[in-house]
Amino acid sequence: MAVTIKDVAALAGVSPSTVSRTCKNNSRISQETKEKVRRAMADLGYEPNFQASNLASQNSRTIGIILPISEKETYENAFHLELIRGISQFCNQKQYINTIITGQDEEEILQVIKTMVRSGQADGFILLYSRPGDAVTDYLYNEGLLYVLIGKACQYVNQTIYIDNDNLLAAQEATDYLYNHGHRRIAYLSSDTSMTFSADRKAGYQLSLLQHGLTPRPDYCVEMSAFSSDSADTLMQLLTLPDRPTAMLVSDDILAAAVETTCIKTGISIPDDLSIISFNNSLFARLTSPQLTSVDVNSFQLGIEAASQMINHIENPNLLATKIIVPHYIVERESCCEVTGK
Amino acid sequence: MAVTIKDVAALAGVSPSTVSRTCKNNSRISQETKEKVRRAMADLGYEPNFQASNLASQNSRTIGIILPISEKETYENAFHLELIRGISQFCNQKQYINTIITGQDEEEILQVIKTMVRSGQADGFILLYSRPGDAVTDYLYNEGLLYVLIGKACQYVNQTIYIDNDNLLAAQEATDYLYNHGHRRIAYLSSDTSMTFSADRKAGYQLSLLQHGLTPRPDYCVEMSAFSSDSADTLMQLLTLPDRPTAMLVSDDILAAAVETTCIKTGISIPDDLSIISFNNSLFARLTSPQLTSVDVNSFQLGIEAASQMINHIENPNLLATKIIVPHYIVERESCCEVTGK
DNA sequence: CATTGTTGTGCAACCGCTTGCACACAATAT
DNA sequence: ATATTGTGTGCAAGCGGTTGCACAACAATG
Repeated sequence: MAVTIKDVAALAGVSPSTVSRTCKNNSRISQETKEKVRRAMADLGYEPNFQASNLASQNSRTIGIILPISEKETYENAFHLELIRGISQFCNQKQYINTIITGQDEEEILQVIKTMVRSGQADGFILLYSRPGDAVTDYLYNEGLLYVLIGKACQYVNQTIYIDNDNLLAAQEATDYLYNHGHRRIAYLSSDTSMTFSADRKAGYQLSLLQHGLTPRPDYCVEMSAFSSDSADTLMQLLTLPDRPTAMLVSDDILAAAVETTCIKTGISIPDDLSIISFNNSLFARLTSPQLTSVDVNSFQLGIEAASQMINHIENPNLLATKIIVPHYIVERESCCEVTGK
Repeated sequence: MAVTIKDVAALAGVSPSTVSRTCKNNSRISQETKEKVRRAMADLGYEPNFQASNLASQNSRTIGIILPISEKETYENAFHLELIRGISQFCNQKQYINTIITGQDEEEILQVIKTMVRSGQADGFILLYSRPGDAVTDYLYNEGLLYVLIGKACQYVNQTIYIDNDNLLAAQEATDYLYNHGHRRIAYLSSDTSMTFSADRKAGYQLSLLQHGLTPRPDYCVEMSAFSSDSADTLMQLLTLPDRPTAMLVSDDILAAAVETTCIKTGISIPDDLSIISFNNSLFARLTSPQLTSVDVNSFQLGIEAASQMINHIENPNLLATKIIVPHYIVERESCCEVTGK
């Protein structure tokens, strides 16, 4: 059916091994032979069989992409989709395959991964998250498997490859931004502090405050879901304090959108009563009103880099664990203003 | 390194072929032998090598997932992510691999697909969209390749497998819903009528109007991007007509969110001045204010069904092209009210 | 002119699993 | 007793590549 290496060899008048070596651009094949072979390959539209090539060379050219477990809604975070697109784009170019791994709970995901590993289905895994104490990460590490994290590693830091933004700096800059707009009572709101990025952003936030001679207040750091019904209460509690914050750094556009919704309902005006700056610069930042000033973290690029690192390490097993930092930038919109009145 | 079929065979005291047949639950192997073999497999933690098995049986157990080309922003549509999650979930269970295919333009995607086909990298493809005149669909069809569409087929209808909602009915019901709230001047807004689902929704909308004795007005059917700058103008033009619509069916939550933003900016109150009902019941439906009444299309389920059909057809090549309709339901929120005033 | 080296190509043995076919053995029929 | 049918298992030839090694051809060296 399909054209095989033998067909090419026959047409070019050489042996299959020569064709194989030509594909790999082996230096021991003469230039003229290579050209002859390449012509034959082109004529026949030859493409090496993926399975056969993988079997013979004992790899899979496949990368597993592991989605985080989270509340149902967070799955809808298009941030992940952008990561996936970045990874896929790169994989497509490099003739790698990628496969999404998802499940209801850690156990289910772990099962899938174990099976994949045992059956040689994947050469490595990209985790679209980083979280301390994550069973999946532990497993991969302990088995000595290749994996890269999107988000800063929080354990085995020096032995793990990861791609991240400088979340600390980003949060610091964002907080500075609010400070420079005159805000002094700045809160930090996050949806899931168990995630490393969120902890980093919190640290950056605190650092910025300290550098400006402000004392971080514990009651200004709030964790809440964008979806649970008592989030609104938690939020209102914060916003009705006698010395309520005038600005707030929010760990994610989605959460920020939820905050906006609550504020609008309760007559708190944004940005007049409350300035908001959030992260990801997703569609939410543009399609809520007021539009959100947001830190763009270049999610597509994060995906590309992750795939690039992964493939690089698959093909060069002895590389050291590198860390890649992808730049961020603040996109100014309508949700921040100079502090008013008080 | 890894445990192979020979190891199992040795431990169980049988030949490799017996092990292989046991895995496939071949009826010619006796029950007792099977149990002996299974015990050995369990003891060793054996898992058949994916590449080897695929090579020998001439398949790939891999499904390509093709993302639509669209304006950059639409990539962020979490609807796709839900589809992907559904597909992955099912693939993970069935020990299939899935790989995302994406690219800047049709040509790039087509290249990737062609390479994948020639190298035997995929057994079939799931397209996360359906659009008339799509080059990718044409290619797949003409080459006689296996593919399933998410969205109603618009060509080769009887030969193609597709998973869809009853978009016509859904739109009809949604329009009925507005009609029953007293609305008579109802508009239809869509982001991309080239997509089949959008055309269907438009048809359902028109049908509903007709059934209620209303004449669909061309100037009430508007196509606009959620992001382009002149969309706002287009929208305002519609909303400032002397006989402006009092309600509107919108093809997507994202677009509806954009409409809300514009309305809020221009002092049009939702739902008092304008009722909105949209599609997808995404996070946008919940996190904009007012929250959107939206038609939930069960995107995760769409993905599951697509994968299920795909695998079914891979394993049973002579099956007829089936069509699966996934149910929808309206989620009532705040963006609709009884018609007021005039 | 034999010896050593270099360069380019082919042979054949894998990689780990699948499967058509042969065959051994037991059960039934003639 | 022999032929016939099943039933259960193993042999070995694939699947389509990769790669260590042998070797042929030719150049360079002594």
